[in-house]
Amino acid sequence: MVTIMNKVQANAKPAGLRMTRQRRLILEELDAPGRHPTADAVYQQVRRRIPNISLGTVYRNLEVLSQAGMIRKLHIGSGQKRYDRKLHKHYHVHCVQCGRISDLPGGPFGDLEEVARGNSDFDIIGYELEFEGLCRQCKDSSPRQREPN
Amino acid sequence: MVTIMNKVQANAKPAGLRMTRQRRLILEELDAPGRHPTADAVYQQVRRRIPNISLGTVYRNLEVLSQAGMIRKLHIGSGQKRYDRKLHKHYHVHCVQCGRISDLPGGPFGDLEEVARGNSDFDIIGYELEFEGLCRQCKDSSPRQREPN
DNA sequence: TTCATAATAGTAACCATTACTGTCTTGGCG
DNA sequence: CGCCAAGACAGTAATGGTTACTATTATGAA
Repeated sequence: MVTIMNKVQANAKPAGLRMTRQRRLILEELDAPGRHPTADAVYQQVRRRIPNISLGTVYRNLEVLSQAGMIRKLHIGSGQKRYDRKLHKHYHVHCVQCGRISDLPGGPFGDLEEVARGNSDFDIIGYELEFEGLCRQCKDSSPRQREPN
Repeated sequence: MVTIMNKVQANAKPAGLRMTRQRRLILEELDAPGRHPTADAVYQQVRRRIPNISLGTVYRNLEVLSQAGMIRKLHIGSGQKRYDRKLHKHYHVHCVQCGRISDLPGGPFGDLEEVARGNSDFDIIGYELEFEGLCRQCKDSSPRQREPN
């Protein structure tokens, strides 16, 4: 596991990280904007180019990359973890019907941390905020079931 | 699974729910204020009074009770689910070091939903907000590892 | 008291994720 | 360019939390 990154530049990789074909394709998969795929979804996609890639490789890379700060790991709802190319600070809405996840412009809400700091003896270092609702499709058409992404 | 509750009064159970010894003790376990136990922690506690209670029974009851709105299911961090007797609207802080969870007075932040509503075509129905930080003990003493509760 | 059915104990199955192992690749260095 | 230490890989087994199944028991309305 990579713990220290002593050379992080724009588009650069932390020291000790090699750029393999697998890793590059996984990153590319996350580069498409507006996607928040699960590990398995990344696996299914990359598999079309490297048919014998291992699911473990996908998990390991997603972990390493998020440790290195190149992607973000999201804990949304109670299901699988999701991964996001972290470009700018933003939030997510989560459809309780079909599971779809969308980006939400706006924020950050810095004052939330202030309120928390005033009310607790914890050393507040941040917060996780996820909105829930019904997406367009589930709102006005018959709800479809469980599409991951 | 209970889907409809047509008779909910103060301290009353929804129609169709029977009050068994197991269910009562599980509820009592959650009644102690300031606790946010995992399913397994509830299991360990109740087991001292009903030694042969089944872990499945605990899970099923926690599910049924939260469906009935009598308790709240929390998804905090990436670990196990936690359960909370839902008395009033409040938030939680989560120690990233030891995993401890504390209540946080203050809120609700109703304006968050307004902002989200303005920025999305989702039908926003709520949000999940969890703060993260270091608890008192982990802040100034040597950190202890992973106490659930 | 009766009796339909909710709930239980015990156990097996499930699913996402992590760990392990022996082999292969990468990339810094000469 | 070729060497080679160590990072990464594929394949597979193991883990851990949670859910599903089944035959039996207990609840509570009539």
